[in-house]
Amino acid sequence: MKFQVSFNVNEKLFLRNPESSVLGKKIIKYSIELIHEIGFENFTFKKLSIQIQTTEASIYRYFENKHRLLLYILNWYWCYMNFLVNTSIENISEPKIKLKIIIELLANDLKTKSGTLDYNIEAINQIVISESSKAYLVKDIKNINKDHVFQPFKDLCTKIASIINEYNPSFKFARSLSSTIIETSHTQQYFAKNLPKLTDLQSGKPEDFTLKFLENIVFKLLD
Amino acid sequence: MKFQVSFNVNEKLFLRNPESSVLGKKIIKYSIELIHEIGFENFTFKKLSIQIQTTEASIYRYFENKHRLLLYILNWYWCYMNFLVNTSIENISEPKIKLKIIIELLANDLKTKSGTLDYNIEAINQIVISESSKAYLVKDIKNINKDHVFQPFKDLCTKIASIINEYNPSFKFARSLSSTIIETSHTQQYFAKNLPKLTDLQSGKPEDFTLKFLENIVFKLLD
DNA sequence: TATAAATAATAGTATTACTATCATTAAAAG
DNA sequence: CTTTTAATGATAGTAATACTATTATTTATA
Repeated sequence: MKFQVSFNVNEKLFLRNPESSVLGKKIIKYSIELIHEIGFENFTFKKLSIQIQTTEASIYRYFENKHRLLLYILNWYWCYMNFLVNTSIENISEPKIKLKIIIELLANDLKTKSGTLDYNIEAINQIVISESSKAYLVKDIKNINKDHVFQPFKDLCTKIASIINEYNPSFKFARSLSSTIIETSHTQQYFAKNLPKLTDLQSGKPEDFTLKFLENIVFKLLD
Repeated sequence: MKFQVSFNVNEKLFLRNPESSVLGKKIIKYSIELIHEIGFENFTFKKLSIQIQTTEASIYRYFENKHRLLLYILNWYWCYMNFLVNTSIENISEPKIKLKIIIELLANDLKTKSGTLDYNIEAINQIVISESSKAYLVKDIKNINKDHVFQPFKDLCTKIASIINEYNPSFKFARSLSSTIIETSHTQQYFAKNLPKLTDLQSGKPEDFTLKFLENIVFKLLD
C-alpha cells in the first residue's frame, strides 16, 4: 500500500512551513534520522546542517529551535496515529475489537500498517518512545501549551477515551486510562529493551510483550 | 517526627561523596532547589556555583556532569521511597492494605509522611515527577546502566511487585504493573496539573485524583 | 526580464560544558 | 606544633551550543 500522507500541522510549530520546500522536507526527513541516531540531547542544528549540506541559519528560518522541531515531528506522528486509528476501526462495530486494534497500533504494529512514506516510520517510532516525553516535560509547558501544539495528542487521547466508554460506559477514568496506555506503551517498550528488570519480559520482542501487557490491563479493567 | 536519613548511594554516581563535606551537602541541597525552580534543561553548574558562592570547578570535583547529579538526587529519592515503603508496611499483614499504603506513598503522600529532612522533599517530589524520565531516556542508557545507578529504582519496583504477587499470586505482570504505577503516578500528576485534558480530573488536587485512579486500576486488575 | 523570495556564505555573540593550573586554606598525621 | 595532604578558590582557557545578523547569490514567480 503506497499512499501520500500529509497533515495540517499547527502553524505555530514552525516559522516557515517545511512541507513547502525541498529544503524543508529534507530538514524533517534527516532530523528524524539524526535524532534517532544520536538522541535528542546530542542533536544540534549544526550537525543536521552538515548532514544535509546546508547552513544552521537556513534551518533556523524554518524552526525557532530544536524543541519546536521535535514537536513538529511528534505532531506529524500524532496526526498519523489519529489517521491510522480512524481508518483501522472505520468498519468495525464491536468496541472490543476497536480497542484491540488500537492497542496493536500503540504497541508498534503501525510499522507493519504503514506503506511507503516520505519519512522513516521506524525511526519516528523510536523517537516517540525515547523522546516524546521531553516535548512536554519542560518548565515552560504552560506557555507552550497555549499554542495548541499538543492538540493532536489530546485528540488521540480523546478518541481512544471515547471508545473506552463505548465499550464500558460506566468506566470513570477513560481519558486517564487512554493517556496511560499511550505512555505505558512507550515506557514498557523502552524498559523491556533497556532496563528489562522493570518488566516481566522473559523472551521475545519488547513489542509483543507490551502488546500482551496492555491487552491484559485494558480488558481486565473494562470487563 | 524528626529523623536523619542518609543512604549508601552508589559510588559511581559521584567523583567525591557530597555527603562527606559541607560544600558537598550544599551542592545537593541547592541543586534540588535550583532544578525545581528552573528545570533540568536550564540548570547549569555555573548557575548553581553562583547561588552557593563557589566555583564551577569545585562542583565538577563532585560530579562529572549534571546528569550524574540528577541521578544522585533520584537515587536518594528512590532509597528514601524504599525506606518509607518498608517502614510503612512493616507491621501490616494484609497485602491489600500494604498495596493501598504504597499507592498513597506514590501518589505523593510522602510529603506528609516526611518529618524534617535536610532536603526539600516537596521540591524533590516535583523533580521526580518532571525530570526522572530524563535520567533513563538517554542514548547512552546501556553503558550508564552498567554502573548500577538504577538499582534503587529496580529495588523499589521489585519490592512492589512482590507485594502485588503476595496479594494475587497468579498475576503474570507484577513487575510491569509495578513500574507502570510508579511512572503513571508521575505522568498523571503532571498531566493533571499541566495538560488536564489528558486526564479525568474534574476538580480537586492532582495528587488526590492520581490516588483514586491508581487505586482503581490496581485493585480492578488484581481482584 | 524584472522582482521578490529563498538560500548560501560568512561572521559574530553569549552561554554551556567542560579541563587545567596554581595559590590558599583547612584538616590530619607525625 | 609543625608538616604533609587534601579540599577549595581564583582564574583562565577551549570547543561546542544556541542562537542573530549581514550580504551575496541563486531560484521561483509575476
